[in-house]
Amino acid sequence: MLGHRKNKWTPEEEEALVAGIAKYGPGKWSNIIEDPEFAPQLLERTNINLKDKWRNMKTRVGSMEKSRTQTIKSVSVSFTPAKTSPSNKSSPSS
Amino acid sequence: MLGHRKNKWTPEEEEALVAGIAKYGPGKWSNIIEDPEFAPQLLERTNINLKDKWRNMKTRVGSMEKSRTQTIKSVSVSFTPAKTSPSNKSSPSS
DNA sequence: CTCTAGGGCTAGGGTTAA
DNA sequence: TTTAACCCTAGCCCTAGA
Repeated sequence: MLGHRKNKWTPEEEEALVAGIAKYGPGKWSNIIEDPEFAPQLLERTNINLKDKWRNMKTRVGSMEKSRTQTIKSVSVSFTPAKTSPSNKSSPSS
Repeated sequence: MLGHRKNKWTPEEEEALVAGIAKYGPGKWSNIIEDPEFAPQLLERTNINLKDKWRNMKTRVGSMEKSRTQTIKSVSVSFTPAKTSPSNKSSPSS
């Protein structure tokens, strides 16, 4: 029955999310949760959860910065799309 | 900017799509967008877009109809493959 | 190669719970 | 009431198969 309340985000999860965004860029939620570097911290999260959390984090930073119990205050994601990325999915023309 | 991510369908586009399906039958997406009768209204759409939109419209009607701006409520496409007499069976049983 | 069918994904609005 | 967390769905992309 009520095995479904709310699952609050922990600082570890938030950090994993931010680190994932820094690596893949924002919007690559499935990429992040499947990365073995972040997956362990985000086992209980879906790509939708990541998207929603990021939306909340951005809203918070853009409004106020109480920096009281703030774990992460700077959410600036540099995200440098390295050209050395091995992810090449070009299909050879027939 | 990678362009606008979402391009909402207008009532004119939806009508053109439905009319196209009524004429060629569902699944003939390329046929529809190339028809001079519907092309003007579907200039910004691809055959894939038509397919996806039709999928959404079908799902919607089969579940609920609480749309505010309900432009098209009946998406039943009779589609009579006969090249002659357009047998329009508007009779809802009995 | 072209086209369609279907799965997968994200963005944004809406809803719920605290 | 406010709001973090969660849900729903329109629209797009990717790929396999015909």
